Amino acid sequence: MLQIGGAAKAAELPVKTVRYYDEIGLIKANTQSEKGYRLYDESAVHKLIFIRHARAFGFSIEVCRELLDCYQNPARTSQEVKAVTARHLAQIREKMAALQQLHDTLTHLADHCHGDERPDCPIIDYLADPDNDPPTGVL
Amino acid sequence: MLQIGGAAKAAELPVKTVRYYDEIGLIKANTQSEKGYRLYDESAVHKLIFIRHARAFGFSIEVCRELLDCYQNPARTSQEVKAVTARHLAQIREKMAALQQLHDTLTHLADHCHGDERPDCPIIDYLADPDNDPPTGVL
DNA sequence: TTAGAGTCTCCAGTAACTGGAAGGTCAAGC
DNA sequence: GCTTGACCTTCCAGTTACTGGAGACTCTAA
Repeated sequence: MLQIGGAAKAAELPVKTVRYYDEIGLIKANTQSEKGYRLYDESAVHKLIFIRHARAFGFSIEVCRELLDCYQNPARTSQEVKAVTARHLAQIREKMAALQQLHDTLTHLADHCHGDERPDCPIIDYLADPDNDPPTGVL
Repeated sequence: MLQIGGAAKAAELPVKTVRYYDEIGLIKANTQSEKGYRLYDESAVHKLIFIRHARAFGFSIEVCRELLDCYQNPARTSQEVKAVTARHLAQIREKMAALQQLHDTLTHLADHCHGDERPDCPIIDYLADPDNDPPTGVL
């Protein structure tokens, strides 16, 4: 059994994060030592790693809960996992498209900005013009 | 002079947001009516629109402050604006690259997932494998 | 006079942590 | 036996940019 520091190290996560995951019930410590220390066994460490990976892919904590369920439940179907992933992929694609829009518009504007001592600037002009309607959906 | 509702409507922003911008000192109301109502003139409305546009491009509030300075200061140089924009563009490109990585890896995994009743799933397997190191930098 | 719409301030919540304070625990070294 | 340092604990606050709601005031129109 590892204390939180050992588990965090093994999972390559900050101690604070591991404690946070325990707090929100995502990955509970197996037991408490008699002095109230959190203790983690190997399978808990594996779960921590699993979550670190899932988070790195941008899955939200709530979705991570679902994925963890799938991971732990031997009766899970690959269908569910694929569906979750597909939804996430769709969001990623949306975000990428929005960023691309932003990028293109902004690049276009920046290309036409002299970038010198003079004050006139197409970027500012664009932002100031009430008639413009910049690309949406960045968040 | 418009009350906050009128200004918000003219700038196409929620009233709450306009009040928030006043609170944080981004765009102060011109005056208060004797009853304590915020009052906005046309130039304040223009600033609100300016900020709405800048925010739509993903500029943070703090960067918006700088851009607003540039907008209001006739002695500004286009250099500064271009620099701010270039930094932002770099961040956008970074994020796009990270998302692309994510997308590709996840797509690859999803393609190899049967998505049927069986439990085995390369996505779960990937997430569970401690040796994997998923793409970084989503946030 | 009363209903409705608009405004005010203040407080809490969002997502997923992160930082810090104040304090308990443990092993090693003197 | 005592201290030092590295652990661990809980609790509270801050991050970003709002958003929602409560409770109270103001104004206009019927």
